[in-house]
This record gives sequence, C-alpha cells and structure tokens, in this order.
Amino acid sequence: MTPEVEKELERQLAILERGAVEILPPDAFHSKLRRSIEQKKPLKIKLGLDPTAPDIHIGHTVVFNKLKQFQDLGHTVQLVIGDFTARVGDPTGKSETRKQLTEEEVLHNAKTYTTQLFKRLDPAKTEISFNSKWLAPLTFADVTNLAAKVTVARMLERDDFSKRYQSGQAISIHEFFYPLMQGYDSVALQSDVELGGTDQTFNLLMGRQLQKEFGQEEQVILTMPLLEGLDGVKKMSKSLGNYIGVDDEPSDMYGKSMSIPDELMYKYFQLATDLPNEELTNLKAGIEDGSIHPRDAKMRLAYTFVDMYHGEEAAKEAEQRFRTVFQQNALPDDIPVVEMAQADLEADGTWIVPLLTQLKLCPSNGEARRMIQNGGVRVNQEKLVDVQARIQLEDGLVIQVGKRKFTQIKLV
RNA sequence: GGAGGGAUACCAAAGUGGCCAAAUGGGGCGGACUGUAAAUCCGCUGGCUUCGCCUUCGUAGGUUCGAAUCCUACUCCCUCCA
Repeated sequence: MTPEVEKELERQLAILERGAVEILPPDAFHSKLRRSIEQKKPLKIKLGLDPTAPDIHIGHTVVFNKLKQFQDLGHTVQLVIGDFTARVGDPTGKSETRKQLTEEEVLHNAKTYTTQLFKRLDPAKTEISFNSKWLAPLTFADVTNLAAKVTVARMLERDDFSKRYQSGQAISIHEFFYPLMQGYDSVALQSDVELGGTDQTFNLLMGRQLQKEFGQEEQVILTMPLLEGLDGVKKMSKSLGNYIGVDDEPSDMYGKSMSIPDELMYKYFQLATDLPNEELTNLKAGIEDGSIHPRDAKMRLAYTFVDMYHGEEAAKEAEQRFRTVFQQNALPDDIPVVEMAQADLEADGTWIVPLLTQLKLCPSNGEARRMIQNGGVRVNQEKLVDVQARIQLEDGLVIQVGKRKFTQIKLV
C-alpha cells in the first residue's frame, strides 16, 4: 500500500462521500475503491432509470451529479433502463399501483432520458443496458427460484409496502418482483456500487442480497437525499407536479425556482448546484444577519438553474422578465400575440367572458367569470371587475389573467 | 370457498329520501400584502345563454312527486376465516 494510493483514495473519498446520506457498508466502499486504484481498474457504478417519466427534473440531478463525480474520477457508469420493470409497474413511493406501459412507450421514454443525460455524462464512459435483456429470458422456474430467496416478512419491511399494507391498500404480488428485478440487475451487471435516492435503499440492498446468493461480491450502496419539490414537503416528482424540469422554459424555470419555500433554498443550492460549500455558508450567514435579502439569494438560485440548463443569456433574460413582471408589475416584452379577424368584431364590443375562454386564458366561461369576480383580469393594465363588460378590441390590446398569463390582440 | 365492509368532486373524507352542485381538510387558482410565483391573510374551486337551466356521488336498471341517499344486478377494492 503506497502513499500515492492512500492519497488518491482520500481524494476520491472526499469527493464521493460528500452529500451522501448513507454508504453501506462503509469499509467495503473503502476497500473497493482502494483496490480499484491499486489495480487501475475502474469500479462499475450502477444507476437504475425508470423510463416511465422521462422528463428529468432538478430532483433527479442530485443523483446524476454524484454519478458524474464517479465518472470524472475514472469509474465506469452502468445505466440500467428498467424497460422490463416499467412494464410491470413500480410501487415506489406512489402508494398506488402505477399503470403499465407498452413497449413502444418505454423505448421512446428511454431515448428521451438518455439524450437528456448525455448533456452532462460522457457517453464514452457510460454503458447503457436494458434490463429486459436478462429479465425477459428468465423462465417461471428461474423466477420462482429467485423469489424463494426472499421472505414475505422481509418484503414487508419496505416502508412503502408496510404503509400500504397497514392502511389497507392493495399490494399486488407482482409488485414484490420489482425489488427482485432491480436486485437481479446488479447480479447481471456485477455492479460494484449502486446509487439511488434514500427511497431506493430497500431495493439497493436487495441487490446485495441477491449478489451474495449468486456467489458474487456484494455491491456497495450509496444513497443521496431526496429533494423536496416546490411545495416544500413532498419529494419532487413529475406526477405531483411540484418539479422544476431541466427542459422547462427559462422563465418558467426561473419562476418555479422563486416559488420554492425560502428555507429550502439552501438544500437546493447544496444538492442541485455546484456552489462551493464556503459560499453556501456565507450565503446562509448573510441571510441570518440580514445583510442578504432572502429574495436576492433565491434569485441567485433561480439564475443559476437557468444558467446551468439554458445558458447565461437565457438566465439574464429570465431574471429581467421576473423583475418587470413580478417586482414592477409591468408587462413582459414577450407577450404572445393572438390574431383576430376584424370582420368578426361586433359593433358594441366583445363580451369579456367568452373572449377569455376563446383566448385560452381561462379553461371555461365559468372560470372566466370567477376570475373576473376575483379581480384577476386586467385589460391594458386596468382591472376589470364587471362580468357583463364588453370591450372594444383594438390592435395591441393586452389582456392579462392572473399574474402570469398575458395575451396581446392583433387585428387582421 | 365462507362472512363482513367499501366505491362520493383533483386528492382525502362527511353526507344514509327533499334544506345537496354535495360539509371539512389538502391541493390548485385569484386577490391583498411583502417591490420573492417565499411566508401570512382573504376569496374562489362542475358546465352553460347564471335571479334560471343542464350534467355529476363505481356501472346498468328499478321504486318514488322527489334518490348520493331505498331496491336489483354487475364491476372493482379491502378485511377476517379457510
């Protein structure tokens, strides 16, 4: 054991352990890393991807960033597309049975997924596999054999299963296969390390158990914290609608970032941006002693996100837009224009209610009425409160509903 | 296989013949405020040609002047026993 090896080991550990919630078992991680350095043999780092929701959001990036760190240190990334698994339905955190996808849907989603991922990962150092490759050929006897290795009691230890069981919700037998499949993926790939969010702990451990059963060296598991979504409570996910997607429009991304609860922004900075720890500490201190306004800190966060995923220019524009629309209550300069035929206009003006619906500013006339009654409708910046109002449409007229929906009329 | 319980709006959950477009909470939306789409407070939350009409309480029928509420069949779910 040379000093160089030790030094390199420490360097890697410092990077890899940062932010991780659990590394199990810790000493196995050390020895695997050391051996990898000594023998100059990269570790195989597995990450399972669920192709049901292919849109990557900021919450996903927490684990992706960790994956990238491994890759940057020379290790091999094993991405597993759970195409087979997705067709079975994953119970994770949903507390309800997920709908099963068709093969085409899964493939399409997987493609979207990897395309987005390779914006940050190096394709040359990434192995992609679909788990149907080894799961589909298994016979019923194989599956039974696999299932025999795990008890029901053990399965019910899983938080999600036990909650559902206790609260009287359905658990289908096939859902028990999900951890088995994910665990078997690790057997098939002979993974050294598997990453995941803390909600994946059970599944990740299943990989260890199965590898052991199959006479392999057990993988180390590394879990990262889950990032709460915009509501500040539930984990960020597409189905809950509380997410910031990496493909979101710049102004949307900026606005959504501004809507996260103040207390949560440190966590976002820490887990989802590259902001160095010292700067984060300074920021926190600044807000506590009042020298930094929380809004400004959050604006920096919002800016950082847009910068990361859309570039600096977009970030500047999004920030500018936010200032004019929300701080100065002014109109943005990129209002969507809707063309209306001059011929259709009525002499005594157009009734506002159906107009709002027609312009898609409101989903229904009833909603439009309510919106007006609530004082949420403005025509050329002026609040309109009369439900019966008829307005004279003219070129350049701007109609606003709520704080962020604008439409400009163009007569043709 | 047997016995029992359940299915209500975006979600959770009241309602057991007219006062129910359906309590309450959450979510969502709007307003006020804060020059944050934070926090807090207030309001709205089926559709429409809105002092009225139409559609909605698992599905299909039935009883009744009148049904989310009663009856019948069906579908799905849960629990216990085996």
